[in-house]
Amino acid sequence: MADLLSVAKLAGVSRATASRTFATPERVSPATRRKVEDAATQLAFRPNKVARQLRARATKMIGVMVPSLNNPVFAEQLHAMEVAAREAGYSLIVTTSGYDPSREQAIVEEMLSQRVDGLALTVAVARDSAVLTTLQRETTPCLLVYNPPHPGGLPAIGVDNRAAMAEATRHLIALGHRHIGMVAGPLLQSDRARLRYAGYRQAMREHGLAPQPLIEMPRHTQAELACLAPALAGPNRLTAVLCTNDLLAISLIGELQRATFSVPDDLSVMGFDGIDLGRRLYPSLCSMEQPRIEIGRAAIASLLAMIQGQSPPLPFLPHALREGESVGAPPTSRQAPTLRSPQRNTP
Amino acid sequence: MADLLSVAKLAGVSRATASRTFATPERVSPATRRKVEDAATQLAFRPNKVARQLRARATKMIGVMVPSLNNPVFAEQLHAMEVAAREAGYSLIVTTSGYDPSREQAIVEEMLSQRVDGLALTVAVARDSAVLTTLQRETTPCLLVYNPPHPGGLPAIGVDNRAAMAEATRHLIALGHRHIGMVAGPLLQSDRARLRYAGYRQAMREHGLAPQPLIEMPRHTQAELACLAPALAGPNRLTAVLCTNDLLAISLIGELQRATFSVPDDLSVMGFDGIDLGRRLYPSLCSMEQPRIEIGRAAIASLLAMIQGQSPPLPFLPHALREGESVGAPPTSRQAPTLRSPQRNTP
DNA sequence: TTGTATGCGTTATCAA
DNA sequence: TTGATAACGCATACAA
Repeated sequence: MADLLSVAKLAGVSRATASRTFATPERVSPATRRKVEDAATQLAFRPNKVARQLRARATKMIGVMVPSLNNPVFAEQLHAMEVAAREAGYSLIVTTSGYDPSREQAIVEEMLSQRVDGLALTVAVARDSAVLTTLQRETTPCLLVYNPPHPGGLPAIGVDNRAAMAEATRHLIALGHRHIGMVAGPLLQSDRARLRYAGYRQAMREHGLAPQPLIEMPRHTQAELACLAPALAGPNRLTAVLCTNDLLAISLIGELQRATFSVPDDLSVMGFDGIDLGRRLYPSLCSMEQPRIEIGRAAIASLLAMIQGQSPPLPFLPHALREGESVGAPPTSRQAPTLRSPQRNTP
Repeated sequence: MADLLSVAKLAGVSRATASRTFATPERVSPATRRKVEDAATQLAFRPNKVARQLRARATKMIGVMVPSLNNPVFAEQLHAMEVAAREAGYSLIVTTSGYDPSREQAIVEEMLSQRVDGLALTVAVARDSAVLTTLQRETTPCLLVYNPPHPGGLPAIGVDNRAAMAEATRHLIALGHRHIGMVAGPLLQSDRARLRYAGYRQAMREHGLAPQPLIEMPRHTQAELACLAPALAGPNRLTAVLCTNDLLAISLIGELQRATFSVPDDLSVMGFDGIDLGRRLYPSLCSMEQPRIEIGRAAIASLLAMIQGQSPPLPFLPHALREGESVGAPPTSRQAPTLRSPQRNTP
């Protein structure tokens, strides 16, 4: 690919003049500007960003790391980030960590080596992540996305997970539910999930209700009815469950319906995240919505500010309760409906 | 951040030796190697990829452009691409085009300027995309993903959309359906959607059935029941519909159910793409699955081969019919069920 | 307004 | 085995 020097030669000017034609056109006489531009198009010249980055000691690139792109929460947030970054003239290097701390470490290392101007990371657990120590002796601005902030830790942007889940729980309580459970992926792998469970317990206790032990599913985004079945029987059976994320809630609803359970008549199911798809389903998914678009946008804006040397304020972004048909009043009869073993249509 | 020269100084060697310590350790004596390594850790040295990229005239970066990340088809494929690329030591620059041809053009231009080693693009319409002309006079390897191949055009990877939709149609016909419609987003914006419509018509005619005019929805991934309602009334009302993508199918099912329609008893609904979520729902979504993971992986592998100067074969990847509860035999009675206006739970 | 010269951090070539 | 040096392509300080 043609370089600046060949353009300059063809135009009959020096490299410096050719460079200025693109960087600061107003400092070049119209006549020579034309000559250079002509030469450039003739040679299909395309400035080499790598050289520019080396020279400028800045890449106009932001490194993004998310746990997965198979969860729409991250995909939708990333989409918003990409649009915002592009508007500001920045590109995104995108990586996935699979919630694996050692991969998190390697990825950050690599992005620093690439000299990204900033990092937007979503890690499994912010407090004891290995990347923290790496980053705290670096000058590259770094922002945690979705992770909760910690005193003395990295700046973080997202909702107040604890308060949000507490609010979700209160919503169910206000509808009359007393036996409310919480369903999560394995091990409360992420710090957000832990905070959400804490918020749930807090709201339960506030109302003199007994927080239930966590109902753990073997997978993060896929419900196993068998894990929930015990809690749906007996006199104290649950009338509502909160899920740590929407995909889990949606798949749980599917499993319940397949077992001839009715949602919300037999069991109310509430999600967390507020992914778009939830509104399209029937019953539509009641969920505590995280403003994913806003989070993505604000993350980029804040990161750009940090790159400029500022310390932007990073308040919690507002969560919002989204009503949905998957949640209703508790059933009046205390008799448990029959839970059949799921029947699948796929042979 | 420390550079090679400071490491060399601290270790008491030349820049060249320091460089070799990392590039070709076997060509450095163990003693000096140790010294350099110690100096490197002491200074927290991290090689500057930008400089390396400039020098090597190769970036080990691949530029990826997708229409959107809000559709799981692209997000899931991107996830697979990221994993595959990382394994091969490549990074991904990710951009979204929003199906906008002018943005497509600008994005490709920018990535070429960044000197990515290869491009993986999903464009709206491959044949008359402006990027084609740009790219065909470039040497940077480029691969179209999901777009159909064209003679003399860019290499492309994906399924045979026409054959796949024909097969989907035949599936419905085999179940006894005779009045089958097709639902799509606005304007058949993408070349894939057009091919799918062609496949549908072909299969219909093969069986002596009349292809129906396309039912266009105002949005790509969100169904409006009003657009479909006319086709659900009268003696020749549809008993099954094919949707150009899964999100459209899912939202259509939701709308139908909300209007007290039963799927599949009153209307069978089939999707296209086979996103993971479809299997979790009840009724589970019957869909023609594109092997998104495999497409992502193969795209990277093929692109790497192209970067090596090879011309890998690019056959269609196999699509697969995924059975699901959203499709069944046509209703026996020809009387149309009542279609109520949708009732939402959200005030 | 234009040109000259230098450096960004690395690696490869060539000598020693 | 090691060192000196040039070059990757660009942008800027300085001089003209």
